[in-house]
Amino acid sequence: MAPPQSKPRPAQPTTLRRLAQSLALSPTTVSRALNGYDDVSEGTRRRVLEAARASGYAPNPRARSLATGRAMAIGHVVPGGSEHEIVNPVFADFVAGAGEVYAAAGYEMVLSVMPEGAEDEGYRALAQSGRVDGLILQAPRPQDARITLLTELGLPFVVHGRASMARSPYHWVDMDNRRAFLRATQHLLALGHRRIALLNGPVGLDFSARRAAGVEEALLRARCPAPPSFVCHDRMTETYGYDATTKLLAHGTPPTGVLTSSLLIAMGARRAVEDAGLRVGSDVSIVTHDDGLSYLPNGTAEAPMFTATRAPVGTMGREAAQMLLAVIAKKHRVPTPRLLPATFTVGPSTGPAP
Amino acid sequence: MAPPQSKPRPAQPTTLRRLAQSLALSPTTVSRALNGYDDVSEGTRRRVLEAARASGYAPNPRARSLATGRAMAIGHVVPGGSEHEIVNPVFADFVAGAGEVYAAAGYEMVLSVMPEGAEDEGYRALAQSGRVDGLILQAPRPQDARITLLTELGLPFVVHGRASMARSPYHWVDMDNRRAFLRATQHLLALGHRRIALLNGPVGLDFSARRAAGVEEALLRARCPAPPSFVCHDRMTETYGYDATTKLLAHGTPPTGVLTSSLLIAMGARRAVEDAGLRVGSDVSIVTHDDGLSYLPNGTAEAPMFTATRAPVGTMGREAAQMLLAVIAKKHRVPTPRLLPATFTVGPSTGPAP
DNA sequence: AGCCGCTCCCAAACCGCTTTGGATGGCGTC
DNA sequence: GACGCCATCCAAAGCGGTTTGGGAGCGGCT
Repeated sequence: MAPPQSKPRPAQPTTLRRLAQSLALSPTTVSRALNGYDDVSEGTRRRVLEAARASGYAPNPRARSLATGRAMAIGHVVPGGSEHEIVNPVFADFVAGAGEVYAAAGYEMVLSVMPEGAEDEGYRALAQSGRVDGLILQAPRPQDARITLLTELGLPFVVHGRASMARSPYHWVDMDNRRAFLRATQHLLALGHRRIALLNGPVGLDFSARRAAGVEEALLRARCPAPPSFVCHDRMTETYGYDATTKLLAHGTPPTGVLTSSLLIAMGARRAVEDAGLRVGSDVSIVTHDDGLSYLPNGTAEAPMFTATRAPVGTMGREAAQMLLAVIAKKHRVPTPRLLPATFTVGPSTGPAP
Repeated sequence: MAPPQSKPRPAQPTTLRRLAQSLALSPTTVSRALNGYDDVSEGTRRRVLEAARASGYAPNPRARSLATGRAMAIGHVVPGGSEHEIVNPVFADFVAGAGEVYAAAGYEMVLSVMPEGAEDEGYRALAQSGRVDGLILQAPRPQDARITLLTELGLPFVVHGRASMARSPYHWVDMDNRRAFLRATQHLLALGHRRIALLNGPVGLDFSARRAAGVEEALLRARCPAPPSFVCHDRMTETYGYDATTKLLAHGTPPTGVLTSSLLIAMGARRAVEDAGLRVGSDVSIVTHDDGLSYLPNGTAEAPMFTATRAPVGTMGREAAQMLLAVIAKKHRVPTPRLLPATFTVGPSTGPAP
């Protein structure tokens, strides 16, 4: 027969003081034992650890961080309002990667939905409140006021992407967007394509600009600049890919090569091509960028759907998180940029120009 | 000319005590003034509010919640390990919806990546630490141990979805998966389809089971049960849709109607159909479920891509968050379920059976 | 014996806020 | 003039940890 429950679920959660009392020790000693200080005897430490485990003691992070001054939390700021960046699949994968790193380091991740308009105040309050030890910024605009603001506030932060026009140096992690799209364009050029369109991401974002620059540079080098109507900007949805491609194909001299900024756009483009009675890979070639989203794979490693440049955004999240933790730990004296290359995979979606 | 900055950025953040000192008031009075108690004169309150605004004072949420006992934070638990649920686009949209509600109510949202295997301990520690006031659970399995655990721990929670086999009542928000898929199937049946396949989500999840049940019921009523090979389960990717459909079409008597559990699967299915030289909407009809993801719209409202059942998951997030806040505020004495219907839209992807 | 240095432990202050239980002074009332 | 009652304000005690600055006890050395 089981003995009667000697310890039913504690009505009051175990606190450090209670734990100390039950061990006939002072809170000081228990705290130091748990935190691995070396001025507590091995025997005592064992007793403390054992009792802590048995009672399911978990230190109150709030009290702890009030005492230490460190929040042990990283903030990811989500622009609120109509354009919820969080629903962007890229955002989700990035956050997942970063979250892994935080969890391993004992940090927690708080998502702050920043009300649109009150951004300046919002960031100020966030810094002043001490809610987080650092911030990750995403989707920066070429000149992003947040960078100046945060530098001024002295709150550690790392930017995913770059703000080309920033006046002061800062920490960032980015993919080499320009080079990736330069290379993708050169691939099409090498296949003989001369009319090449770009279905880019939203206008005004830094990465969009860099990708466009890469394409432009390749086309310029090959002396075949694209007409303005061959460059489109929009939120990266399948529908956008479909509509834009349909429109492009209706052009008098339609493009034979299409570059897209995301897999979803590429899927829309493919649908448009096929709906027009053409074949992808022969009539029209498609090269896309692949963010390596786990729920949206580009086929399989052996059999990709699209020819693609690829830089897993989960990796970016991990890199950014690691950098931020290092910055917080004051391991960096000087802003450290990190530019990650994209890989290039040839798939069935590209072929010689017709 | 601008006057010289009278107040440079404070090296020390403004605290309640400092603010009180600068006003020659006690911290008590300042606190009560800021929190709207009525035992402070209107004049004083105005002075306090003014000074707070001017100094950019933001109360330290950690200290506050240590004092009040309320964390003012809601936890969303992300199963860690290999299967990062957070990268699931459905998860992201749900969280975005919930986040709106939290932000409006002054709550923050913390994402806890729960290490796989140590779930029991993890939830216990989360509850004991007082890090959050409540939890949202997603993607429950038919008998989910977490529900029993959390009920026992006394931590308020709301489940997105249901756990059919749960022994005790609990709060949940769910879409009527069974009815939605019943209706979708009836649509195909009414069009004369008799060989109907289901590309479902992962096996073992509650919503997958409910959807399968809906389809099965419709088919049974129509006296044309599907062969076992017509029901597939997997993570909901485009590739899965493609592969599964390709396999189905190679069947001796292939299905003429395909139901899919997500838009991505449907897109894969469409690609497979077209690659097989068939037309969607005439040779093969596709009905999908549409989670209303903002970055993956089902065409437009006027021109949907697919015939679809639809229940925006962002709305679910909002509903769940509201319910949780109500539970925390002890507004509910009895567990309140909330079953949301799905809408049904006919698009070009379905037509009479060939 | 006296002193030093170690090891192990602890009392008390503090982090920044809330909340309880008065204290103070002005005013009306009898 | 004494009393009671408001309207305002505040001192101090937490909340649950960490950290500083010792202090007790003990063995070894001179």
